Amino acid sequence: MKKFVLSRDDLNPSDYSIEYEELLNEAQYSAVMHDRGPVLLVAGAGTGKTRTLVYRVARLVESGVDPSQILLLTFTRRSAHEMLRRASQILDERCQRVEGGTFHHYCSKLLHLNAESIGYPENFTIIDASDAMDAIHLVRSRMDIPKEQKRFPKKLTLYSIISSSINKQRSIRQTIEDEYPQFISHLEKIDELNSKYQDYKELNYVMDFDDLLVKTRDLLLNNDEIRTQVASKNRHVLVDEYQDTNALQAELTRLLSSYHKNVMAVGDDAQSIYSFRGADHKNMMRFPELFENTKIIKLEENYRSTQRILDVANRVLEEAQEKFDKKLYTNNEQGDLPGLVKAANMNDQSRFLTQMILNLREQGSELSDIAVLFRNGRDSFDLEVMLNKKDIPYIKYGGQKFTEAAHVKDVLAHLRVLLNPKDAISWNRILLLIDGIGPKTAEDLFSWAHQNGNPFRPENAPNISERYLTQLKALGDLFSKLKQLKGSVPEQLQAVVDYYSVFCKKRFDDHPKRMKDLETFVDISGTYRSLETMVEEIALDPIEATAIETEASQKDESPLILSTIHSAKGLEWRTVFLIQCLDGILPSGYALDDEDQLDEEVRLLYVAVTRAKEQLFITYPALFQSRYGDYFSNPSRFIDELSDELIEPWLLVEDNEASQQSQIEDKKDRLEN
DNA sequence: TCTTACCCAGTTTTT
DNA sequence: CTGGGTAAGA
Repeated sequence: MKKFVLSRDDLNPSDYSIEYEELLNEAQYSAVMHDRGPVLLVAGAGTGKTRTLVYRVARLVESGVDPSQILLLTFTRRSAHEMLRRASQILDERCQRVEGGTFHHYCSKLLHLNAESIGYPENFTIIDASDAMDAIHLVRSRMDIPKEQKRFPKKLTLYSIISSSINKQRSIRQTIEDEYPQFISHLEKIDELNSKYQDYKELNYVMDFDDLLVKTRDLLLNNDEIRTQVASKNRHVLVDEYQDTNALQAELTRLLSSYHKNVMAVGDDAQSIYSFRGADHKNMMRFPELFENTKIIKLEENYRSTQRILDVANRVLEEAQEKFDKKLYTNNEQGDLPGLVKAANMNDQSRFLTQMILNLREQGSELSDIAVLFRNGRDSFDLEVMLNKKDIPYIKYGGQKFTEAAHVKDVLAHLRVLLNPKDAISWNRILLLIDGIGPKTAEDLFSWAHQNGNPFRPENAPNISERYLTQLKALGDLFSKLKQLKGSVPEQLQAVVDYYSVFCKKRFDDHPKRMKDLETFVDISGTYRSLETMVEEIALDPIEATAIETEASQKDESPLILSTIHSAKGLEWRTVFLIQCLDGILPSGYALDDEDQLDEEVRLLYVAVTRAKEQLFITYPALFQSRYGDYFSNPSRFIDELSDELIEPWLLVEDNEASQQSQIEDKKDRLEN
């Protein structure tokens, strides 16, 4: 028996209601009981990192720390909620009062509270990446960019350059030199555009995602009083998924914990998969440099997976050029050999999946114990069609979001100008819908609205052409109605949807589906406390596209999970299928000529594999079907060399009778449609 | 001068 | 399926 000397806390260990020592292993226990000062918790996949955080929250609350003085920063809002829910379960409801969310959420909250100090009004609007790109587009069109021989970067590229320079804390020049050398000749213009873009946002009281971090950093850095006030409130700061934080977030972590210096960063450098967002897994190893007297605790025993799954995971990690000094081990059972399934084509792959899933369900598995993972959002389209056909309920994480679809953004824009009349991006969007109004007229109308009184009566503007006068009146009427309906989000939303339906029909061929989406949106909008919270939460935490459909159909069975690997971070399922494991997809074709990026793709595969508890299947089609034609494809270079002892090859064979049957069904389906 | 219709190209991952 | 570019039409 090892002895562990506890430093005295507010509460004597023997007085705790939870038996931490029995419920945790030694390393977990020491993390949970850690008293003061910075800690770096290096936790491999499935080693109980979440469990440790949950118990630490409970332990802190139980020992008398005011829950509102604990800050739990996580990668998604979902995971913060889940952790606090679990902490509440093992202790009590007090844990729900812990301050939790993403860096962006927390920063947003601080900025709203201290808006005055940064020269913003309290009602500033948060714009998402696509709004930001619209703004950049607008700014660019106002500059005169000479039509040189060389192409000027597109708005997407410009946004990436600007965002990357911020998240990696480098100059625009450095960013272009490192990542976009082809645009170095445009450096001056890009610099100018960037500063105009920054001005534009301040002028219109909007902030993009990066501003939330930058402006909070600046607020805390430049304002001693506020920093002391904020940091002294954060008695304990816990940061999850630290391997995916960037330089800016590391600095924020330091500032936020600068008073009490009780900070615990938790992560696994082998699972760092967000470098495209400026994250640097080396951040983790730099933590002890940034925080003096850091205690390092390692969690090494895996409780999640069978040994055979871990064998594959360990082998995968060897593919990386940069070695990790870790090998996952477990005392769990050996388990079944993972399967490597080669399907003839994508359709067969989907058939295999649906049939396996139905089999598992028959054997008593919950659908929600099964996950299908993939590299890109679109890799599941074929499967989704088949799941729909077979009536298997699923929810998909990652890929296109519901609230990012054009029709939803259109509707939201009408509500956003209500909250922030200076939001030029939304005005632009609204006005461009109207027949006869293009970019120029929209801009003129907006600048009129800014200088003169009431932007909500756009028909009063001068020089209005007959072509769109009545339409502008209708818009004005909509705003009056919205103001009357103040306080009821669903009614306001319904009014916009009614107004918008005519535009929807004109703009989209698939308007019936889109209108149905919008009606569902109206239905669920009652869950938001106010228009302000709805608009803000949707920007920071967009609704998943399938969440709305699942809500609509109200299936009583908990759904199957489809997810991009990125969105599957931190989660686990009994059975995991990784589909489309092809060279050019995983690793992505974009990563092939860069060693660092290839390493990240290895880590991505590693994350996917380590999500599985009991069963793992990696599948790929031999024939890749694209719009330009079909061609034979190779399995991912990372799995191609795995030996049969590690992963068992599966062969799909047709049951002739059954295949005839399914052909008949296919025919029936076609006749019915 | 401004709008719109049409065509073509390219499509990672997310707060 | 969407963005961007072009050319014709108002």
